[in-house]
Amino acid sequence: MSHTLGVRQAQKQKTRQALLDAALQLLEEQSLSSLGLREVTRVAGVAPTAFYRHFRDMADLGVALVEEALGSLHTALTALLSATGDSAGEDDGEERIAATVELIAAYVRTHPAHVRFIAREQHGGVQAVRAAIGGQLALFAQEVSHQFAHEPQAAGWAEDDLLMLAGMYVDHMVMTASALLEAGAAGADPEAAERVAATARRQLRLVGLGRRHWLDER
Amino acid sequence: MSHTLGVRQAQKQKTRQALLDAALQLLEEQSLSSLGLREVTRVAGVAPTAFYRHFRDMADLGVALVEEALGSLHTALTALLSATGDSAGEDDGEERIAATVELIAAYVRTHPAHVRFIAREQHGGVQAVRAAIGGQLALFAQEVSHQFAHEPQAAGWAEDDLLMLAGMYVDHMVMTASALLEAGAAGADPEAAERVAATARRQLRLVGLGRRHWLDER
DNA sequence: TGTACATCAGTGAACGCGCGTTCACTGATGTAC
DNA sequence: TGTACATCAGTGAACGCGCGTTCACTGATGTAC
Repeated sequence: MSHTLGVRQAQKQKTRQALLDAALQLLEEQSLSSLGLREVTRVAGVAPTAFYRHFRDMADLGVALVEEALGSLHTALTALLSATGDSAGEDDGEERIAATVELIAAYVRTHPAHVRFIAREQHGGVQAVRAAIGGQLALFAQEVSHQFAHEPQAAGWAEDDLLMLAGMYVDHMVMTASALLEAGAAGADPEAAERVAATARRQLRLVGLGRRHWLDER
Repeated sequence: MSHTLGVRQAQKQKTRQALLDAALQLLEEQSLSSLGLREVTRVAGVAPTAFYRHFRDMADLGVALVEEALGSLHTALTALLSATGDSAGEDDGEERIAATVELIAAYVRTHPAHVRFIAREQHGGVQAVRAAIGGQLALFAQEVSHQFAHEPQAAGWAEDDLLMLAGMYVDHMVMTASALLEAGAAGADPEAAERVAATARRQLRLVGLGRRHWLDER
């Protein structure tokens, strides 16, 4: 039989996850820097003091949330890269762009709280969390630029320029996700999300054009 | 003699400004949703209850801060538009791009707290403030697109596409400002700001290329 | 100009409340033999 | 397998503290005559 976690460890993990889930839920309507320890434990259904068995303080929990959120985003990103990298036919074509935006939209639909958390705390009031998010997004940009390096249209590009381009795509992805979230909120009209998606596609088209002509005058 | 404010009104304005300044100062290290009323009045040097003579609550003060911050940003934006719009010679040229980035950098140097506030609260935990920022940035994008409409290279462009392009420039401006702020922080190395500026210039170059070829296949 | 009254920005005491953190504890789970 | 002891995740009482908000107030400024 394969090794399984002891009962005690499994229970601890479960409580830890309950705390993370409670925090993520509460963060839909406030920022991490105003989130209270008792608030979180109340929603998680444990005593306030149980918090300290898992996290030093709220910033510590915030960093754990970054890992959880950007772990799932990393999965989505890998899917996106392999999907667009493998596609036959022209690159930067309409289909590829449409697939990319649809993948982002699907991610926002399945992980709305994670998207909101990242968008909100990327420039939020807790330094450790900002640093964690910034570091992860920089890693994402590196992965994307490495993917680009293997594509024929990257011939002649400086490494720096590829990283800049990758950074634009990552930034654009986060901004689009955040805009889609807002467009899907309670008050918004039903077509708002589609308008955001249409704009995102046109922006990708524009960047793709710039990419194609980057080396023209060099 | 021209009409001046009464002594009483002038004093009131001064206290109000002291509250706004105190809040902006405290917001360098936290988010609006965790900012306390007593904290602000303490730094402003007035009794806690004086707060209510000026603002209903913190969200109300936040909206006032948006107006103050984006008022100054609007001034900078207008300067940028007239500077780039008037320039003879090629558009989207290196000089124009360099001037744009330098203008943003200068704004960040002179208004760091305002930039931080806008970047932080754009996706922050206070709905009314988010809405105020989003509305103002949308207005900025409209102004930029109207400016574009008067330039020869906009011939043949759909109004929608011009607005999309303007939105990209505005978003890029906010992101660059925020990145410059981080690069200028205490811990960063001295060349970080210049690296951010260099990346911003290359990004503008890329978007400019896309812009030039937008109508190629249409 | 001088006087009598109205306005209202800012005060200071008081309130009830939820906060983060400490501490000694309990009892289920894990381990050694 | 059974027993005796160790570990440690979660508990519940207690603490001191700063919070937002209320209220009646004060005294300088504004206004009417």
